[in-house]
Amino acid sequence: MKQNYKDTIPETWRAMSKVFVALGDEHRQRILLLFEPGDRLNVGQIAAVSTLARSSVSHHLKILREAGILRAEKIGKEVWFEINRDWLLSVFDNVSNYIREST
Amino acid sequence: MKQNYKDTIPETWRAMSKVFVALGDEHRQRILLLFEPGDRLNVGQIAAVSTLARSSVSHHLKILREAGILRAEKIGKEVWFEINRDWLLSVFDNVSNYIREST
DNA sequence: TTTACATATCGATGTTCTTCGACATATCAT
DNA sequence: ATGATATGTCGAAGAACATCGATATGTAAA
Repeated sequence: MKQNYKDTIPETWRAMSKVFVALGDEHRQRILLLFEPGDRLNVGQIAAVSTLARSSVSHHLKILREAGILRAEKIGKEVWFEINRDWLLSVFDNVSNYIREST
Repeated sequence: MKQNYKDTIPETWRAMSKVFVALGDEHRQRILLLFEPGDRLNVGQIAAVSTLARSSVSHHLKILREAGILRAEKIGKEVWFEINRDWLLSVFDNVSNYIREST
């Protein structure tokens, strides 16, 4: 076994932490699954189909954004979200490779 | 946008939920990163290098096991854990494919 | 500049998760 | 049987998270 329990967690995994936490919540999964290829959705659209209050949706969107899963752009009064698709895929690639090579 | 917020979450994602939750915790990441290729570790070995109490380690191992990330086999007094490596890789593959094709 | 609208933040409350030590169970050796 | 060892489970205490309505901020239209 490795003896690195107290060591720094590999950078690959540190970036993953927030992604894993974000994707572990069912509401946040549902939000992510709303997106079709190329979609940009604003908070109102997402809140409209959600079962949660607007402020709760906002909270979950913040977590998804801070995890890097969504990118947000404010245009006028609205904030448009889109999936950070390629980055998200590369993150899963990295973790797959780490598991393949080091475990 | 899709209109499926209240629908059933795809099976791919339901299986992932527990994996994401399990890997979102730093202690559980550290446990996973202890394993070298082919390693089988018992609870005592893991608890010995951990900063947590034995019962807390047991708790985290249960979560990792129930997520499918670790497999456990009891031999005599000891319980040996190993990474469910191929299954874990296939899970990441599935999610990558889903993101590639449907978002 | 007033009003209306979209979104974010705040503060309170309830819920879930983490952690621990104590105890229970299971297995082996004496 | 008794004692020693490995692990799991329980219950309590505290920490972290989710949720909501109310309020604040920022933007555009009237």
